[in-house]
This record gives sequence, C-alpha cells and structure tokens, in this order.
Amino acid sequence: MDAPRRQPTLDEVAERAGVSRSAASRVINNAPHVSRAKREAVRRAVDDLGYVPNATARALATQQVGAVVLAISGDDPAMFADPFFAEVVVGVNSVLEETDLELMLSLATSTRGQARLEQLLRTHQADGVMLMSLHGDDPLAALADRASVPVVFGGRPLNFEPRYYVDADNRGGARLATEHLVKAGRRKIATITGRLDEGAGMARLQGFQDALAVAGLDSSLIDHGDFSEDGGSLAMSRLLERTPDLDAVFIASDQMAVGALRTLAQSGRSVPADVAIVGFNDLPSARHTVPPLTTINQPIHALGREMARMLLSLMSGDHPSPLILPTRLVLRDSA
Amino acid sequence: MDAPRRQPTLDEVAERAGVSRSAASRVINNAPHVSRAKREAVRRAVDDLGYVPNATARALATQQVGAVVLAISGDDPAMFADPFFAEVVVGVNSVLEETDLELMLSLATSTRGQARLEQLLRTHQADGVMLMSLHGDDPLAALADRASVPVVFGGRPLNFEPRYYVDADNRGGARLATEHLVKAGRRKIATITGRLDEGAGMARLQGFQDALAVAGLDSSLIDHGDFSEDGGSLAMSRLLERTPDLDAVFIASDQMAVGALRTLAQSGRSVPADVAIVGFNDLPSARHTVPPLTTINQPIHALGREMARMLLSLMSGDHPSPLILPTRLVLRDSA
DNA sequence: TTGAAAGCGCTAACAT
DNA sequence: ATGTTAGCGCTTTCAA
Repeated sequence: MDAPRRQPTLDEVAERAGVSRSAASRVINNAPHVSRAKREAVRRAVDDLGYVPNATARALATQQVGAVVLAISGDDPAMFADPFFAEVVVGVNSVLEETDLELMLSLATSTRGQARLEQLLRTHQADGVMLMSLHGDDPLAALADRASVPVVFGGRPLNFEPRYYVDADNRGGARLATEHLVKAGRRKIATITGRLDEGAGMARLQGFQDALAVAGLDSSLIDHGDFSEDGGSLAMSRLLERTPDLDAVFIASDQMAVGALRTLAQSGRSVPADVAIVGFNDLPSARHTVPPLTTINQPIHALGREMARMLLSLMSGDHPSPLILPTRLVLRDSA
Repeated sequence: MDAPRRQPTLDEVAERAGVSRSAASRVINNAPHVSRAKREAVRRAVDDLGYVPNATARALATQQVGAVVLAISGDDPAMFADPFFAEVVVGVNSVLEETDLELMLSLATSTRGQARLEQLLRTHQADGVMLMSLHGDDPLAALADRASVPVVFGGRPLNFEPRYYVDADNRGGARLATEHLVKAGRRKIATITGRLDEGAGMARLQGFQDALAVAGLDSSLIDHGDFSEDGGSLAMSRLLERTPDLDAVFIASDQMAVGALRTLAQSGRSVPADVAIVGFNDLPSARHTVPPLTTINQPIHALGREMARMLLSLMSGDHPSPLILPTRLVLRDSA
C-alpha cells in the first residue's frame, strides 16, 4: 500500500548476481552443485534486492501448496468456542511451527462451509487435511478418507473407522470414571451423555455401561446433554426428577458438569456427600468449581500434536498406525 | 491416495467440449462473449470430467492468493486458549464464508512464529492480514502497517495508531464500570489491571482513572494481573492485604474476576455486600459465577466480523475508517 | 464471438 | 559446476 514496487523475481536476482536462473534457484533451495563464489554472489544479490521467493509460483512448479488445513465439521459455528478446539489448535501449531507449512482453518459448519471443505478436499488446495468432530454419519467421512490428499481424523466418526486417526481413549476414560464411583460405594449411578451422534459422546456412554455391567449395577439412568453448560444443567434437573435418590453421576464433559453442579446446589444437595460427580476433559476451570471437579484428563494438546505429526508422516509417504491417546482419572473433591 | 488419477486440466475440458481453452476459461469464470451452445458444451464437459480449477495456477495467473491470515501475536502460545480468540475466529469466519477466501491462522508466539509472520507479510503469501494483540511496542506493528498487503489491526497496539483497525471501546467500558461503582456509593475502589503492555490493558486502566478523577476519588489502588484466573486471584490477595477496607474492585477481565471472587470468598468477604465487583468481557461463564458477575460486554463476534469486513473493503481498494465498537454495562449481582 | 499466444515466477530434467 | 529449456495450469491481452 506504500511503494507499489513489485517484489524482485528470481531472474532479477540471477542477473544481479551474474549467474543463471537455475544457479540462483539452487542457492536459494540450498541444493548442491554451485560454486562457493556464485553461492555468495547470489546471497548478496538476495540481500540487496530483498528477494523473497514467490510462494505461489513455487507451489505451482512443485505441485505442493505448502499448507495444511484443520477442518472442524459440525452444525453450529459457535461450537468452535469450545476451549477444546483452541487447545487442539495450539497442539497442531506446535508441530507445524517446525516446518514450512501454513495452517488453514476451515469451520465447515454451514452448508456453504461443508461445500467449500469438500471442494478443498478435491482440488488440492492444501497438502493435507486434519478433520475433526464429524457428526452423525456424515458422508464427508468416507469422502475424506479416500480423498486425493492425505487426511488424518481427529476422533473417530460413528459407524466408520478411518484409516488414519488419532483419538483419545474415551471409552476407557469413561469406564475409569464410573469404576471410581462404584469403588466409592455408590449404587445409583447415572450419566449425562454428550451428543450421541458423535463418536466421543457414544464412546463415553459405552464406557459408563461397561463399568456398570461389570459391577452388576443398573445402567439405565441416562440423560442427554449436548456438551454445553446449560445442557448439563437441564439434564441434571430431569435426572433428579426421575430419580431423586441417585447418589452419583458421570458427566461426559466438564462444561456440562459445571451446569450440573449448579443444579445440584439449587436442589439443596451437597457434592460429594449426597451426590458424587465425575466429569470429563479436565479443563482448567475444573480446578476451580465448588467443589473442585474429579474428572478424566484427556491430553488435548497431544491430540493436536499427534494429528499434525501423523499428517506429516502421511505426507512424506509413510503409513502410520492409528493412535489412541490414554486418558486418566484426576482426583479432586467432587467424587 | 486411492486412484492416483490426476485432476483434469482446463485443456482437457476444452478439448472434450470442442472449444478453445480461452472459451472454456470464460465459461468457468462466467465471463461474457461465449455462445450459448459452447457454454453448455463446456458445462457438460466440466461435469463429465469432474473438473475443478487448480487454485494455485489461478493464483499465479491472477496474482491473488485467495486466502487471508488471522495472526495472533504474543509471547505465549497458550494465550490462544483464551475464549476471546475463539469467538473472534467465529466472527471472522462468518464473513469469510460468504467469499471465496480461505482463512489461515498464524500463531506468532515464538521467535520462529514471528519470523514466519514477517515473511508472510512480505511475500504476499496471503491477500490480506488481520493482526491481533500486539504486545509492548512490537516492531511488527510498524512493519505490518506498511506491508505490501492490506493489514487490519484488531485492537490498537501501545504507542502506535495503525491506519486501519477495529477496536472495542475499552476505555469507555472501564469508565462505565467504574462509574457504576461510584454511583453505588462505593468509596474505596480498586482495580486489577490486565497486562499493561497491551493496548486493551492500558485503556481499561485509563478508563478506571478517568472515572475516579471525575468523582474526585483516590485512583491509586491498583494491582496487576495478566488476564488469567490465577493472576486475578493473586492480585486480589495483594490488594486485600494492602487495603483491607476496600469496598469495590473493577477487574479488567472476567477470568481474573473469577479468580478474585474465589479469593474474596476465602477471605470471608461477601460480594457485593462487602466488596462490589465489576468484570470485563461478559464471557458466558460470567453468568454462572457466584454471585453472577456484573461486567462490561464487548462485542467480540462483531470485532471479528468487522475486522474481516474492513479487510475485504481494503482489498477491494477502498480506504475504510477505523472502527471503535461500543461496550456496555451488563448488570448482574456482583455490583 | 472466438482463438492464439504470451505470460505469472518458479523448478527440474537434461545437456554441456 | 553450469546453463538451457520445457513445463506447472490458469488468465488475459490481442488480433481475427
């Protein structure tokens, strides 16, 4: 917007340095077969002219875009506000930072967004894709899995096992949480689930049922939230109405647990004396609820990091194995 | 990864349709000067072949990348975990979605990240940049403001007035908050500031001082947080130690307010009876603290949206005016 | 309305 | 070690 002066081109650098364009190109990509003298001449010319390679031209010539995309599928743009994603992004960024790849973000939450993502998948606008939080049995899953660019899934969609994915051990974590409740002597254990059209939501419900089946306890005390705070609060009310004497709840996300805690307090019940609570995610805020929340830690940052690593590996021609990241129980005061 | 079949090129489409490449190109960009017959022939060929234009080639020819970047500067990658940014992203996305522009995310939080952002600014790897949360007097500010691609600032950095920015009325909001405290009859009013090396942090402190100066009250009860929950908690402790009889605190972010509320409860003080609290940001969680937090609402989604709009306007050759978005007091129970 | 041809700026295979 | 040459796939004058 200031000086409308064009960026210098490689040819200009070559001319200035008194060498051929290919020599200049070699120097810039530090390829071999260039004499010391020319090498330095080119370097000087680059500095003098302030030359920077044109990324687009390079991309066209090499057939490599130099960018990967993190796509969040879903039906609600606001979903991205979940702190979960922010941490995934930070994890992804931490490994991309070591490379020359840029990160594109695709919030495929509207019809238009979905269409753009599909197109992106087909047009090689990026060298690789990380795809998260597919809902229902989104046709995108199959499409992505056989796209012409490498795709890594974050979490497993329902009814579909992608070739390359990294997921947290949601089922194991839920089981851990529920077992803890059982061991503590609780007998009327309920659960508030997340969205059951998501792999994670369903897996956590299954883990809950696994544990109760083993313990020989009733596992039909179920209500549904949507991972949000208000959803948790509402679900807790319904549960309390149906089963006033429940003595524990496994809640599939910390946000919902915060809501449930609120409802429990309003109903005059004390936690954990009357009702024990275990959440899921171990968000920073879980530390500061009243009482502090016992929850399942899920390595979110690592999830992002490993997705990016797996994508890199795929892009370099390897065939990495799917990864399931461990979850663990974090004991605080609510159970 | 499945069929290694190349995407069809424009030439192939043209051949199939029995027209020249330029005719095909015109059809695809729905340019005029193509007969109805040819137009349809090309359309058919496109469908048959599943042709999709190669974005990179187009970018090279048009000198337009088709992507803009949202850059978050700073010294800590984890900073992005602030829910604030997620909402900005959603706002930005909402307007980009209507265009054909992709969004790149640049977390310029390490030295390496900063360097990459600078490079990106110079190499025209994107058609425009939105730059947020510059700390201190980051040299990036001046650099960006005269970069060869359009740049919109989100918030104003310290000591530097960018040409194009959108900001929230932080100073006005802080003043509103403090005035509310004054009107409520409070007389020993303290503040917990955010980072003072950020424009927003400083502006909120000034607003606080503005209000107290007008009211003729002491405005030296100041302690510093870093916008984080723990920072708020610590600052509150120090404040209480120094001035046990303070009767109100304006706190420059809701996260810090949550921490302060905790400290206040531990010290046996009741809110708002003993100490009135006003926060800033109006995060969703402010609704659910105990007591619910009176705070300053800042239109974060709109901030993102307007940044994107301004950038678009700039990219189309206009010279939009800077924008300051209004903030407003949200009354709940803490003051 | 149509098509030929000249780029956009870079890389890479090939010949020297 | 070095330079020549032919692309990468699209847009866009320009002349017909």
